Amino acid sequence: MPRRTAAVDRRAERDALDPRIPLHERVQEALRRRVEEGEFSPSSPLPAEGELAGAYDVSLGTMRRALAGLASAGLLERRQGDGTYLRRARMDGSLFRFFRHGADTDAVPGSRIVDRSVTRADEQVADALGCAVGAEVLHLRRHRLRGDVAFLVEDIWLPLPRFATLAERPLQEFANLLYPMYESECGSVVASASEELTVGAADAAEAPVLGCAEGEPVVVVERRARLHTGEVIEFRRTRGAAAGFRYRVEIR
Amino acid sequence: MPRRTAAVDRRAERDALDPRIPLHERVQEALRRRVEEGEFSPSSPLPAEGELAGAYDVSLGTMRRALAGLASAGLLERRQGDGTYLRRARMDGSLFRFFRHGADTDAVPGSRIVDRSVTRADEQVADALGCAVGAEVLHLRRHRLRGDVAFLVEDIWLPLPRFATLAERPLQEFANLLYPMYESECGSVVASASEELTVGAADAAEAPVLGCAEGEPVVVVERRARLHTGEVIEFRRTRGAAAGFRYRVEIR
DNA sequence: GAGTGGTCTAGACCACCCT
DNA sequence: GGGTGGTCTAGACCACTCA
Repeated sequence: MPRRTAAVDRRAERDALDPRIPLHERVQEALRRRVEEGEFSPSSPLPAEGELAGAYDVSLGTMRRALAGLASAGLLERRQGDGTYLRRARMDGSLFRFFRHGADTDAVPGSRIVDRSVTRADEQVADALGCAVGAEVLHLRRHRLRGDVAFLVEDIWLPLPRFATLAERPLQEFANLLYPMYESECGSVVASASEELTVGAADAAEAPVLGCAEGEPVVVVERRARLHTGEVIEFRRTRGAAAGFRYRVEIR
Repeated sequence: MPRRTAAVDRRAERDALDPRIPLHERVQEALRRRVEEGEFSPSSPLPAEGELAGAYDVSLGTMRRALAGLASAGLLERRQGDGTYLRRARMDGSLFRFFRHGADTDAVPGSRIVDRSVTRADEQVADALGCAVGAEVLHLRRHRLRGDVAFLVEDIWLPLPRFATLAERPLQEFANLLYPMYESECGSVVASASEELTVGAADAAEAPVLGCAEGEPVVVVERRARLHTGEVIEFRRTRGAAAGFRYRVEIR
């Protein structure tokens, strides 16, 4: 006997939202919540658009519009003839692209975690992560490498308990890129980020690592990485010698 | 007698494109070409969607989809109850926002043009503007001011003859923001830009203007501003003392 | 009030992927 | 062949803007 999905009635979820906003947006929001609760996975498709349309009691066109919106927001991925899937993070994206330093290569630098600890958020970290001052956070310090030579020092703060599994995991198992790990280990997909650049001076501790003298100018990049919801889940501060530093941005 | 737009038949433009690509994309491309040829202006609306649908002999839904695509690509702007317009550069937008320097204000700095001349493009300018080395270009040098104090020095190169009117115009008539002038005086709408940041050292000439000592670190921002077509119409190099410099980017 | 874009529906047909 | 998403159409009604 063929498996048959019961025609669940989801009008209630749809109607829980402000009726003044368009129907396709309400449906989109209802679906978004299910996505964010982890109801779907990237490996098996969501119900077909027709079935979803029935469950939410909207026309196919309206459901298609809602799904298209979620797809263009990067939450879903649709494949003709196959199905609609939860989107996995795209490691090729602009989030990783525009760090160029010295040599004219776009290669992702290597990395080495030199410290990991659970600490308490100071004022700046708490402000960035939106948690209380003194809340427990996971702190990582990494060196980014070109070949075997470090040229960037990164401090990364992650809220707990969201990232608790990363506090336990053997350091050797940390990948070069962290965002895919955030997704696979902690179910947290980075959707957007903002960065702020300033120029400071190398302190005595970092100068040898960065290959410059104490007091020489360093570029400081502070990044806040966010979920689709806007919640900040990573605060990262990267420091590198200003000489040879190059940062590129595309503005639209 | 009320003005009536003749129902021009534009099926030919639409059918000039590869019939294997979807109709709404072909229509979009046909419209895009008209936009790029300057047929429309930001101050008067395009024909109504229904009229366009008739001209291209497609359904309203298909035309709506084409227009929505051009709108989300940033080429057009649609206002309910009003009309569809060519999008003007958004002076509020990211193009102008993220220069923060010292004081925590987002106010647009004042400016004073201290030099204007017609010169020949050196290698870097020619490369940026996509013209020949030695081609005539218009060069402007500006000081950007907070209050009455300069804190940024800008060199701007513009291709000729596109910007010929700016070579004649009295300097007093130059506005604080140049992009609206590019649009109104030269019919050139800036649609996108890319910037590249590096750190250098103040030379003897600029140090007094920037309020720092010779050899102190300065931030250098090189910007290429482009039309919708991608053609670069401005190359700009801005220098400012690194101390107190802050540059912010939003990444999606 | 006339005209614009925005929403929503209903249904036909096509292209693609699987087994 | 059966099911998926993609395209396209046709038309009703609503919300907004402007004169």
